[in-house]
Amino acid sequence: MLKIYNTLTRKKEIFKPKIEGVVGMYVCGMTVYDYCHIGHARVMVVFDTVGRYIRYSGYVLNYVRNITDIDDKIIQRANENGEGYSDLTQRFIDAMHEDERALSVLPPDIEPKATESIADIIAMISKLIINGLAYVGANGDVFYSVTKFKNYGQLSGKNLDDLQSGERVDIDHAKQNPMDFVLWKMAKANEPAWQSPWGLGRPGWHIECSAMSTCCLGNHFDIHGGGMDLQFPHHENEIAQSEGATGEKFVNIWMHNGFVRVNEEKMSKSLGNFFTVREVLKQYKPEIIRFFILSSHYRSPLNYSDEQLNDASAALTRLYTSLRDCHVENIIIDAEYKSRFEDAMDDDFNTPVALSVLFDLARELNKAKEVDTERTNCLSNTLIKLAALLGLLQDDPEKFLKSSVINDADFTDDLVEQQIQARLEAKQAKNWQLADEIRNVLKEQGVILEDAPNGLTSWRREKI
RNA sequence: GGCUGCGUAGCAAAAUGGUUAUGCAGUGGCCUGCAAAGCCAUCUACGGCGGUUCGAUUCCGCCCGCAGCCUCCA
Repeated sequence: MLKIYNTLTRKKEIFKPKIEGVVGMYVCGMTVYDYCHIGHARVMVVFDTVGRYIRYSGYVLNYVRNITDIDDKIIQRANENGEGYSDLTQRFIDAMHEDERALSVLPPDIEPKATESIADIIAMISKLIINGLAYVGANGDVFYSVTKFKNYGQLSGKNLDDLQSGERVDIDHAKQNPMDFVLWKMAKANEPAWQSPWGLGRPGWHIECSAMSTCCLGNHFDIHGGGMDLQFPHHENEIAQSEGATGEKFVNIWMHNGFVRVNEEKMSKSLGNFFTVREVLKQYKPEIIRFFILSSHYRSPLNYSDEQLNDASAALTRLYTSLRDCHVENIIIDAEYKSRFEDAMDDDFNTPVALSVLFDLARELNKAKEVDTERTNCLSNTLIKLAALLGLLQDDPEKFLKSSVINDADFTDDLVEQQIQARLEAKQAKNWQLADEIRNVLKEQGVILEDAPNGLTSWRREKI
């Protein structure tokens, strides 16, 4: 029985989709004016894992993740680069998809773009004006009137009085209330713009998600996710917009993932302390990044450091090592490990516990290897099948263990094999000194040798 | 200031009102020509002070420390 923590109620709730057997999930995706950083990777990996498990649990999932491809920063960046905004966004959309594939993130079912949803956005704004929740301000922009929406603040636990006393934004005199937010923004000269009943302009940031989510999944759907920082004001405003426009409840469960931190501080573009996915991929194999992300619970903070990535690397190596020389053809899955794994995932996607089940499995597998072929097949199959739900261990073990992110053209696999052969000959001649020297030379190149009892030598690459 | 949340062994990270988390690292052993890998054993814990309880790391209160949101941010 799947339980999910709902930010709206601040409790774990038994998951029950609106329509039996069918789940609609919307996740706020990227604003595409730069490369994805590890914080973005966390959103992608976390909700990919959520999606995989929901499907595994027997639901038909409709997973929507949007792309914000028009906003102030995009316009600004495109101007700085002297390129068209759509050229800019297309480049970073392509880059995002590359990063996503590297991290074994399955593509969402629908990936709507703001610029392709303008008609829906305009329709929703018109509805809000008709319903008396929105108005045209003194500067021509259309604003949402937050005081007209009775439950404003329900998601973030804020109330309007507190917000106003702590107000840090410059008063915009076009607004009736400082907390009002923009739905439609009038275009300045040479800005990308669309025709609307209020003139040439572009959508505000929050309205696109309301329009795209209800458009793809209906007025009322099951799960809406995103980073913690979107809780307020973005998701709060989405509720106000969608419920204000449709008159229906918007979302049943709100899921928010915690931040990636660097030195106990949030990783963010504005702080400039971010590492892009492609930078990190130069140092670590993609699956290590995925493992690292899943090694803490999705709502907890995740501290980014080399030490943590190296730990993830060692841990993943242990799992792959246990799968070495296992022939997975058996379709039987061990019921007890399966059930322990499911219990962990059912408990609000507790991936650290789910991973610990995999390690217990690996230990038993290591023990079974030399003694019980049938059990070995069963356990290795179980390990691979359960790990697949986390998007892990789907590579060939030898391939994973022998691979390296550092492309050393001089130190090929063939050369390693040759050296191993030379060492075997030295060993046969009981020339231990030469054998050890060859092993040390290889070690300096990051190649670790392991002599098996049957006289064969296996090897793997380790980060130097 | 308002509102969230967190504080677990050397590091990372979970669960739990009384019994082994797990991974890395350490120590001892088995294995090995020696290693590595693996296996077995083992040492390090629950921020502080009170309260509830037969019993609290786990529930409650206060304090201290940290992070986040309140402004664009995943």
